[in-house]
Order: sequence, then C-alpha cells, then structure tokens
Amino acid sequence: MQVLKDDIKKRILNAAKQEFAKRGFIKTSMRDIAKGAGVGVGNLYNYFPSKDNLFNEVLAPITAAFYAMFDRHHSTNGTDALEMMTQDYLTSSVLEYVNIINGNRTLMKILFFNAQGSSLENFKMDFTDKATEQVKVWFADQKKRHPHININVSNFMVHLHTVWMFTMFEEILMHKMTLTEIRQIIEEYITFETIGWKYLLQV
Amino acid sequence: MQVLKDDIKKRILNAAKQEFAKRGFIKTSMRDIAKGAGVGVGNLYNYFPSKDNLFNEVLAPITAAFYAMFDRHHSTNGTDALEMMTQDYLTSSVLEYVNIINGNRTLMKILFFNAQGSSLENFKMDFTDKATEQVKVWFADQKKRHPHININVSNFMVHLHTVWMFTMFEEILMHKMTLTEIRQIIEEYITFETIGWKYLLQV
Amino acid sequence: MQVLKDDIKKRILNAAKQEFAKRGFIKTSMRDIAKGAGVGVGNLYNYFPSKDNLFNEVLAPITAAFYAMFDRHHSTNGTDALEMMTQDYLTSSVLEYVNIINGNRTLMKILFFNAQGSSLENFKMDFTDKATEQVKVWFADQKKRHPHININVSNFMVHLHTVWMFTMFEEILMHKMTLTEIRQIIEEYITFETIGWKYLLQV
Amino acid sequence: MQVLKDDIKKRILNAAKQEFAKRGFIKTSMRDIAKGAGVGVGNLYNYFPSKDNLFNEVLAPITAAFYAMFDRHHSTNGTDALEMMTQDYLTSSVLEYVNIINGNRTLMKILFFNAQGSSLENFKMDFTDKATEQVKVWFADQKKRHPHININVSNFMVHLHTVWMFTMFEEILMHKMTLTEIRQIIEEYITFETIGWKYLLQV
DNA sequence: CATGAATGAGAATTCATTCAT
DNA sequence: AATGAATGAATTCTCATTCAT
Repeated sequence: MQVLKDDIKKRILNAAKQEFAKRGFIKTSMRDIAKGAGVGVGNLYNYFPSKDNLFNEVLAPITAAFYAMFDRHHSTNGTDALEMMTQDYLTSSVLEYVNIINGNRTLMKILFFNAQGSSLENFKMDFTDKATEQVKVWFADQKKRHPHININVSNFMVHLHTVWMFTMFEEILMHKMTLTEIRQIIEEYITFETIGWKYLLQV
Repeated sequence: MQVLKDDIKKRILNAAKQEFAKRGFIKTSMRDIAKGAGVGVGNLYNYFPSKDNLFNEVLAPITAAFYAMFDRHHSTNGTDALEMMTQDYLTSSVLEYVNIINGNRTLMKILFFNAQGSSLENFKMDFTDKATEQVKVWFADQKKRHPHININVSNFMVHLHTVWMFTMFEEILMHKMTLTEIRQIIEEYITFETIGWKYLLQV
Repeated sequence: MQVLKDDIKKRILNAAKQEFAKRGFIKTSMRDIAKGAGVGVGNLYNYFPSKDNLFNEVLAPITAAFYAMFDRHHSTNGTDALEMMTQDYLTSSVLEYVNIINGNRTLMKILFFNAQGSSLENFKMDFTDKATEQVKVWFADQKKRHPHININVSNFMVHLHTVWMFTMFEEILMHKMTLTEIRQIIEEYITFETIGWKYLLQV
Repeated sequence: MQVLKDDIKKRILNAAKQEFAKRGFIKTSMRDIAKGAGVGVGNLYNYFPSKDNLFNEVLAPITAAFYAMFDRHHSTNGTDALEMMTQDYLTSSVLEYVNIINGNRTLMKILFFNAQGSSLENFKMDFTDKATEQVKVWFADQKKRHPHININVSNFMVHLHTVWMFTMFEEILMHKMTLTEIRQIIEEYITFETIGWKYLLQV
C-alpha cells in the first residue's frame, strides 16, 4: 500500500512536471495532470492540497538544491578574497551550479520560465536578493582583512553579477548544449569575471 | 467629443498599464481594466479589438523605441571595432538605452516580466536573437579589417552579453534608482565589458 | 432635407438587405448595417425603431406582394373549378408568382431562409395556412356547384400543395436559373399538378 | 454512479431537446439547458464538449436514421423502374420514412426548422442533394433498360420531387396527425406522384 | 485511497439600444 | 437629424476545488 502510494505520487509529480514544462503554471490544468498521471482528478488532492503546492513539490529538488548550495556557501564566508579570485576556485564553484542545472534542466526551465502565477514566480529574484546580501556581508569582512582593496563597489553591481550568473544558466538551458560546450562557456565566463573584478577591486 | 474620446482612451491605457503591471497579462481581466478606467466593460472594445491588442497598444511606446534603436544601430555596422571599444562610444550607446528605460520603467517591467500569455511574451528573446545576429555580422566584418583580432568567440558568448545588457536594464528597473546611481552603474558596466572583451579579443 | 432623409433611408434599407442576405437576421448586427450604409449606428434608430422593424421594412415589398396576391386571389373565389383546371389558367397564376420571385430574389431568400429570430420567421407557415383556409372555402363552394366532384380531399393535401408551390419557389431561388429554365419548370410543374388533381378529383 | 451518469446525460439531452425545439439552436443558451436539466452550467461540458456537439448528439438518432436509410436505398439501385412505379413498392418506401418521422417528431422539427447556426444547418439541403445524385444515377441506368422511356426530365425536377417528399414529412410533422391520417396522406401522395411521373416518363 | 461528476465563479467577447453632444 | 461612445446583460466556455459514492 505504501509502495503503491509512492508510485502514484511519483506518477503525479512526473505528469505535472511534463505539463508545467509544456504549458507553464497558469495554463496547465489539474485535469491535464490527472490525465497524464492516469489518475482521477480528485485523487490529486489526496496527495497535494492545491495546485500551487503540487507545483512547489515538483520543483522541490531544484529549489532545495539552490538553498543547500546557498547554505554551503554561507560557510565559505571565511574564505579569503584573494583566494576566491583564483580561476580554480571560481571554476569549481560555477561548475557546482552547472551540475545542478545539468541534472535538472526541465525543472530549471519551469522554475525560471514557467512559474508565473504561482507562489514561486519570484524565486529567482528572491534568491538573487539573498545571495547579494550574503556577498555584501562577505565584502564587509574583506574590507577588514585587506584595507587596500577598493571596496566601493555598489551593492547593485554585486547584485547584477549574481543575476548574470543566473542569466547564463538560463541561456545554457535554452540552448541545449553539450557538456563540453558548457565547459568552454564557463571558462570564458570565469575569465571575463575574474579580469573584470580584479580590475574593479584594484587587486 | 473628440477630446472626450482621447481622454477615455488614455484612461483605459493607463488603467490597463496599472493592472498589467500589478498582475501580469493573464491574470488581468478586462473587467479589472474597465473598473480601473471607470468605464463599462463593453466600451473597452470600442477602443481596442481585443485584450491582446490593448496590451500591445499599452506597450507600443517601448516596443517602438526598441525597434527604432535597433534600426539606428543597424547603420553603425560600419563602425570600427577599435573605435567601439572606447569608453565614450560605449557609454553613449548604453546611455541611449538607459534613457529609454528611465522614461518607461513601468512599461519595461510589463514587457519583460508580465507579458506571459500575450503575443509579446517572446519579445525579449526575439529581440536579443535579432541583436545577436547583428553583432555576428559586425564581427565578421571586423575580421576583415583587423586580421589579428581573435574572432573565435562563441556565438553563445555574444548572445549572452546581449542578454546581460538587457538583464542590467531589468535590474536597473527593479531597483528604482536615481540618475546619478544609474550613471555610476553604467560606468562600472562599461569598464567591465571593455576590459573583458579587450582581453578576449586580444586587442 | 426631405430628399436627404429619403436617400438615407434607402441607403439603410439597401445595406440592411445586403447584410441580412449575407448573414441572416440574427447574425447581422446593427453596426454592420450602419457601416454598410455609411451612417452612424444611432441614426438607424431615427428611421427604424428596432432591428426587427428594420427587417420588416426591408422585406415589406415582398410581404406586401404576397398579401396583395392573396387578396387578389380572394376575389377569384367565384372562379369555377373546371375553369381553374385548365393549363392556361394555372400557368398564368403561377407565372404571377414567378414574376414576384424574379423581381425579388434577394428579398425572398431572406424571407425564406434568413428570417430566423425575427418576427417574420413564421411568415411562410402563416401564409400557407391562410392560403389553405382560402382554398378550403373555395372547395366548399365548388361542392355546391359540381356535386359529382370528389371533394373528399384532405385539408392536409390542400395545405401540402400550397407548401409545395412555395418549395418550388425556394428551389428556383437557390438554383440561379434563367427565365427560360424557369418557364420549363413551371410547365412541368403545372402538368404534374393538373394531372394529379384531375385524377384525385375524378374530373 | 454509472446509473447516475446515464441519468444526467439523459436529462441534459432531454432538456436540450426541449429548448432547441422551443427556441432553435442560436437562441438556446447553455444556461437555459443547464437550468432545464437541473444541472450546473459547467457540468454540461463534462458530457458534451461544445454546444454544437450537444446539438449533434441530440439529433444523432434522426441523422443516423437518415443515413442508414440512405445506405439501404443505395443498394436498391438495381431495382427496375417499372417495378418501382407500383403503388406497393412506393408505399412501403415512403412508410419507411414515415416511421422514422413518427418516432422522432420533435427531433425532425429541430433538424428541419431549428438548426440554423449549427453545423447541421445544411443537413436537409445536403441530404436532398445526395439523394438527388442517387436518383440521377438510377435514371441513367433505366435509360439503358427501357430505351423508350422519356428520360428528358430536368435534373431540377428530380431534385424538386426529392425536396417535396421532405416537405411532406415536415408538414406531417407540424400537423400532429394520427397514423391513420398519415396513411391516407401517403396514399394520396403516392397516387399523385405515380400518376404524374408515369405521364412525364410516358410509360 | 480513488473516482469523476458537480459546482459556481470568472474568463473574453458581442450587441441592441440609449443618450449626451 | 446625426454621431458614435457608453452601457450592461448575455453569450460560450474553463477550471480549481469539493464531495458523494
């Protein structure tokens, strides 16, 4: 019975994923999902209290991954600024994101492009805001350590670059690329960012 | 009578703008707009043949501005690459965009974030694609003029930076900023881009 | 001024005729008519109190013709049965109808096929009912004159043949025919009817 | 549950039948039907995907009967002309139609008089056209068998008589008659047709 | 746990008619 | 007399959610 239940839940989540990816949150109807899952409409509500909740559950893996990553990086607040500027460090960081993306293309597409109308419609914005806050704290910390660093970078600039990273993810998503291609892009991206920031920070 | 008509049309367009900005295209109902404009529902259709058309008319100023700018820049294809790399040229270019933005904050918000479900839902994507095409042509032209330039930048990278520019606009939009702040950001942005591209192109 | 008014009225009636013929009573909107007449919507109501009234006025020529014919034939009640059975008499009668048809093809089409939803939607039925009543009176009269005539023809049969005549008109209308073709058909029709009725009445 | 479903479907079809018969396709609203069936408006769409489809389902019995009959008569193409001229053969044929009519008075009324605006609005015309085609084929066949038969009857005349038969059905419909009355009428009708055609064909 | 029928509000759009100008 | 903007009710159809079975 428990097994059966889990199976059904998975089938619902899967069907929902397909439909949300195809038509977006608003245009997807519970009926479509039920049909896709081979399940009665009413039964959906035995597993998920509402359409919005179902949507959140579908996207749980990706949102969780983002939050997990966020927490992990929270603990790197102690990392030294100059160390962070190394290509290696950055590359490994970004590749971490890329792995998330690559394992969850569909979910990310939904989260970034098809969430309008749901409670997750502002996820990207909220997340970047949070991330920016974190970076601002990190910057303040660095100021103490390296007084010579030009820390007068606007908060906005920090925010913008966070968003840009996401934008890059989006573009990678939308232009179905091979892993090799992705690696090359990441490299170009990192180069670009490193050069720019080093200049701005006058390191 | 003529005055009255124009007045009502403006009131409808205004109400529509407010509602579309608040709730997005899909979730905004003609009833809401009518109520907002202090007008009967049916009367909306004396001015605009459909919801989608009304939406397009609301956004006409901003879409027209984008297309006009696109056409103007089309004629700069002859511009030399090295000239374009000057801070001055770039700054003036970007400020052009910024002026558009600044005069049409709400409209841009709608166009970029709230157009899902309308015929303009792909405007940003289509526009960046077009812009990318243009830049690719420009790159090819530059290859002839400056054979020493490293032209092996992926199309994707070109595309990405076009999108980034838009992203910056979006962010400027969302963080209601003063003109001075905007100027500083543009400066940082230009610096960043110039440095990065000079490096990539090995100029 | 009076001239102008008449001109406008004619233009409205004409435009209405076109539209009613094209789309039928229900599907034709007052706006369409106004546009067709080159007149403001509101002005229609200065000439005709309602859509239904306008419809009636458009069809007035044809309905009037039918009623006029009806009245004329009312006075033929004195005509002798055996005289009426002659080809000549019948032919001339039917040709009378044909002339009406031919001069008013469009109006008849409207009256017969496009009146649903209007107060004239039952015109044909009402008219045939009245005509049948008249013929029944005529039959009763004949019984006195020619006791040997088999008068036991059902009222229904009388009704049916009235309807058939109309049906023939409809078919002639729908198969745009030349006058010669029409004449041939009428001849065949009369032959058919004469033969049949002579047999039924055992004349 | 299954019983309930069938019951409701019947109630909807019945209510729809009543309303369509009363007001015709266009003027009947889904709300009226829902109210008549004691059902919510939305629920109609659980049974029928559209108003037009509901209309078609309501009329399915009668349209199916017509097509079935058409197919059956298609196989009588081999029947000899002179045989067909016998009263018995014709009577049995027409009675076949009459039986259909008698069991479906309301439906035929709807199909013939109240279908405007629906996808069945041309049913009668289409059907008579098809039937006429069939008869023309039959005529051509007879010409070979009985060269002395005067086959120069206009196509129009053939068409007209097909329509007339339908017209008779319509009239029978509209004048609620007993079966005995109907039989008498059919007899008169057949007599009329036989006499007339024999004369026209110079048999 | 499962069904899908049922609900009822809400969507966009149409249209005859009125009325201020 | 003429305009056409304005109204508001009516149209078909959709859909998240509930509930009897």
